[in-house]
Amino acid sequence: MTEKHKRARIKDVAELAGVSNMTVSRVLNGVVKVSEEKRIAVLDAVEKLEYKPDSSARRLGGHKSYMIGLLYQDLDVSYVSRFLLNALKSSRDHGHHLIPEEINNDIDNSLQSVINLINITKIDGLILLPPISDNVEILNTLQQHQLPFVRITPDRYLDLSPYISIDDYKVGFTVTEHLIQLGHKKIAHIMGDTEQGTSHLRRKGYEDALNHYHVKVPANYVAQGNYTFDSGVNAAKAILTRDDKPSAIFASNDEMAAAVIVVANNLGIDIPNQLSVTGVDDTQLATTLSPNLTTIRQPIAEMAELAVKIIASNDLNKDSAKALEYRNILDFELIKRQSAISYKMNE
Amino acid sequence: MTEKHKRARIKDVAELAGVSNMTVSRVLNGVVKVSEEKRIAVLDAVEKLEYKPDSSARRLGGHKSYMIGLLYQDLDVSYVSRFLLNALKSSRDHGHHLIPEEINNDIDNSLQSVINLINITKIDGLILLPPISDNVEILNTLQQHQLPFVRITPDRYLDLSPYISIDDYKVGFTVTEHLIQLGHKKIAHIMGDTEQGTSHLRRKGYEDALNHYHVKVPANYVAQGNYTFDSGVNAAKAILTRDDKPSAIFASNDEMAAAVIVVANNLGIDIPNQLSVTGVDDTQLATTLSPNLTTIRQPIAEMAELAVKIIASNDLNKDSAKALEYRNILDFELIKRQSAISYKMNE
DNA sequence: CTGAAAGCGCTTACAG
DNA sequence: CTGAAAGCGCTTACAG
Repeated sequence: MTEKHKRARIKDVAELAGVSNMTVSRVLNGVVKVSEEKRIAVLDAVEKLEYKPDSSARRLGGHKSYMIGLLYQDLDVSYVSRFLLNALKSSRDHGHHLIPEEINNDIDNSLQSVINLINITKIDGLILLPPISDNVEILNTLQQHQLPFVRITPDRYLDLSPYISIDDYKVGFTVTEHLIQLGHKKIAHIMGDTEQGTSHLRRKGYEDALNHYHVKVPANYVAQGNYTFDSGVNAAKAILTRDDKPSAIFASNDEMAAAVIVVANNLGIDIPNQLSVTGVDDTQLATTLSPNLTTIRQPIAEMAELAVKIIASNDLNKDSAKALEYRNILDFELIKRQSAISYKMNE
Repeated sequence: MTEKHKRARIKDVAELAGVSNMTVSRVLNGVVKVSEEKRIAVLDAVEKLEYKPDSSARRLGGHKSYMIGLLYQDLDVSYVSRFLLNALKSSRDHGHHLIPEEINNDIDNSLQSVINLINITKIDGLILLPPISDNVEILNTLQQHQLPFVRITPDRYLDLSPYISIDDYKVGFTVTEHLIQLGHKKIAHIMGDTEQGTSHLRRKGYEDALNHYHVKVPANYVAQGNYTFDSGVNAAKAILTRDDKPSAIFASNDEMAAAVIVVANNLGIDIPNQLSVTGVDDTQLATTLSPNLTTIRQPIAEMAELAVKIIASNDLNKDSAKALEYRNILDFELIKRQSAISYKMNE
């Protein structure tokens, strides 16, 4: 077939399958029952013709909007912009449009824009990025409006809605295990914000890995941070000015790991030769500073794709009981770079 | 009016204005002449009813796609994600959809996706972010397909298309002038990639500001960088190990300014008390590291909005001669933070 | 379970 | 310069 084919229409599919347009529409939307025989004929025709429904026509003809809202807080977090981009792509693949909306400290105003999204734009559903995933005001509003939503790495209220997450306990365990396997014994931890469950899970993973491998660390080897660079500076100073300095530090995110690098530099501690450091998130910082950070990468593309798919599938509307089936714990990846290396005997 | 109004339709506007749907459509699309009298009646009705054409219906009925492509290279540059978000918002306001597409080193593949955007998605036009703005292969392809496009801060071929830019010469001048006004005399410069015109313009601005204020700096007070953090480290080392150390360094972007901070820390040079540093771009780094960077902020929101408006207006198709009227040089802003302060006599 | 008709809200193409 | 009709590609609502 060298001639250029125009995009197939529902009519072309119907003719090829020997059914009416309506039957094609019903098969594709999957709400009403269609005889198995015709179903298969339609699906075959769809595949043969590479048919994709025109989303403008769908929107115009029906009651669904084919729009998905995305609530985020801070775009400058690289996690957010990457999620956004992947969600944009997935939305396009599913014939939907994505509408990003920033939620900021002006909660009344933010709430209003969410309500507008629901009432005026008539979005079909929402995706919530952390820390919005745990924002009580937002969650209440969505429940009142009975709008389907998917939360990304929520900390709390896990029964409230479908969510997509990684296993933060395992993150802590994996990173710590990696350091142990590199030969480190004196492994300190900089913990994240105590308000977030994630912080505690990572810390627990850290502690359990130490126990599992029978590694004993000095008392008070965990410093408190809150995920900001500045908090990392203070935590790093506290740990690195101790007499029993660690040979490795597992920071609960990249910002705080970056702070460790800067503080160590100032103290004349060579990274990675005298001190290994690891972060979590694989942000831009991880590859900007030197040495590049060993860190954890979340499967952002996969998370975005799944979130869009859940909303686009419309299953949440068809059968609200299904909502709770959508609890997804995805795998993460340990990215080994230059900031963490084998322990060297210095004495 | 407490009752809820449904969104106005073209029919409502037509009735209120006492004309046919077609006349409304023509006024709004502005391609065909309509009598002044009716034009005004229509515009009044549009305003009164807050009418906004339904973009799905437009897409379905007509030949335009109301889609705009956005070509970018590296999403992790905060400039890019912010531009993306603002462009997304503006597109929505103009009833268009934005389709971001990454252009990477696999140029054949990237070119193919641009061609698909043109042939399959049938986008109405494109926005090019730097450094794609100067990518010869992309530019050639777009010209061959005769697709309208707007470039953001291009370096070269300024007659090729509409573009939106800031005055990089003035950036260099402004930053340098600021340092001079703070009392600095020994002001060094870390220049960006020599391949980019921007780097030379900023350097020229730096030199002219020095001349203008009769400030004489030591010879070879410009170090070469290429806009990466690592290049900044080398440049900073070269400058800060000289006998005639500067009291201020104007780095051509934030990454290199951040490198100056790190190097200075290592050398025991206190910033800002012993050394002032400035960057350009106002990236996330500018507010992550301490002290926060004095830097230049580009009017990204305004740029994005304008770019979308130019494509959405369709003027470029109506009258290609108009293309060259769209050369926009927008104002930037000097963001004063803690990394650059008044010169203190130390002796 | 299946289909023919009508309609969504615009624009195009045709007339005048 | 202006309008009535037809059509874009779907879905809804009605029938059977």
